[in-house]
Amino acid sequence: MSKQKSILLAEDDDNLGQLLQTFLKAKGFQVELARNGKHAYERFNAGRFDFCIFDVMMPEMDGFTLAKEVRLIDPNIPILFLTAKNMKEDKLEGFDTGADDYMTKPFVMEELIARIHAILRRSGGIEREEDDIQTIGTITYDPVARILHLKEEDKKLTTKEGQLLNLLCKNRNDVLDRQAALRAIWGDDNYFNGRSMDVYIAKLRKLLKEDERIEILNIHGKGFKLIIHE
Amino acid sequence: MSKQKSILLAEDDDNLGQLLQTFLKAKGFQVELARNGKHAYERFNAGRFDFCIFDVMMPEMDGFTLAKEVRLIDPNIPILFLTAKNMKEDKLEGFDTGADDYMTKPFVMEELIARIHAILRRSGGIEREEDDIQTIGTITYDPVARILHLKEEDKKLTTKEGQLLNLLCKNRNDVLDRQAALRAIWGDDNYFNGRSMDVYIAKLRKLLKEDERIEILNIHGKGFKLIIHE
DNA sequence: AACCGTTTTAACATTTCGGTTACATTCGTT
DNA sequence: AACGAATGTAACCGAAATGTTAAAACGGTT
Repeated sequence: MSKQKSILLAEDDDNLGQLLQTFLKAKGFQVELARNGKHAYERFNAGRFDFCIFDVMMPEMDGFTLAKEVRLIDPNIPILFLTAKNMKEDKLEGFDTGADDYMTKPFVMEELIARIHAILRRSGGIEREEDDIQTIGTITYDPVARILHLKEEDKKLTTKEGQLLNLLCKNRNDVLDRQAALRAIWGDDNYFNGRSMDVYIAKLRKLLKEDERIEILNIHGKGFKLIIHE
Repeated sequence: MSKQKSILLAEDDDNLGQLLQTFLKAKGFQVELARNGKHAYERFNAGRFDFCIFDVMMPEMDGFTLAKEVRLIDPNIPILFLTAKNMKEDKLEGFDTGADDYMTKPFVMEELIARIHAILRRSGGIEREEDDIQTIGTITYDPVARILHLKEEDKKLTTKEGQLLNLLCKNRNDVLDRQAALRAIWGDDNYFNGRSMDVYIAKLRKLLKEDERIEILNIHGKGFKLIIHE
């Protein structure tokens, strides 16, 4: 049987939020509810989610902006928008920031479930065959236990090392945006945290240089990119 | 003949609870009944159980949360959920938190018994060959009598020493969560109890260092892990 | 009260982690 | 080439977690 999926739900309307949460839980999902975009962003960085449902109109940070931020962290996570407005233009902007689907309120719960399952089937089928364990060349990384399985020994990573490697893996072969990574891990992208991250990049490079083909390269002014040479 | 099995039953409906308890007792089980999740958790930590039956909907602490907590203490104990809702999706969440089975109310008592026996046969067959006596390298530990059988002498452990060693054994090769262990043994995971636990870890290390291959290692910020090197 | 085993508290050593500093190198721009 | 900004990296530092031993407090018994 497949593993239970975890959903991040961002909805500022408390009534609808609670209702959705209860309903989704009853349908077998694990659900975390955030009251606004900022809170949702924090939860996203703290947790581990398979799916996002964002209301478009929210205080602090609207759904689209939130989606843009989230996609900088994990470019592949499925996102579904809830919008009260039924203008067609909404659809455009939503899909442009990488929406996988959207629904206009009010909607039928059953339809929501159907769409979630459809998207999960789609994205689950091609991309993330297995959710967790990352294969980096000959090295293997377990982000849950935060253990790096090297040739000889298993190296236990510290929290920060693990978080950073995790982001790099999610953005494998793609640039991990510097500011986004800092906001995700350190909560603030000031200069000093940046230097700190550089130090951790150095640490990871040292750990990963066991396999020659692995490289964390720097994109000047943009961020870092994890690549595995074939 | 095999030993009498002990069941922890968590059910907030007093009628059903009493009924189940009587019935299970008549079927040869030893049954402890808890009226809510919190109470059940306390009973679980105080006693010694072979099997858990948790109602899903309970005040104070729901069945799933309870199961999650319990599994932090004993990752292998069989759990069966009782749920009033008969949605198929419930099954998913239950199984993910480690349910071995579930039943939707109302149900036939005989079927419950059948399932319990099936699970006990299953889990008893592979995992815990014999329920009680733990083998730690060349050392043997009897958690009921709280006696550690060393090379030369038999050492009677104190309550706390025994409880802690017990948790470590149950989570052998796996991290025993620090907070969970504190809640289970001390009832409260404050700083001072934590220090107290560290003292007991030191004591156990001293006792167990008779066998070189035994190691209680610390996972910084997480907890402790008992491993036996091959 | 004196005793005894258990548990907690205190005290001090050690380890781990994350952040900072300092200095070298590289990059982009001119 | 020359300059400042961004990055690479080793070394250092302070705080928090843990390791360990000894003393104090506790609880039950005689």
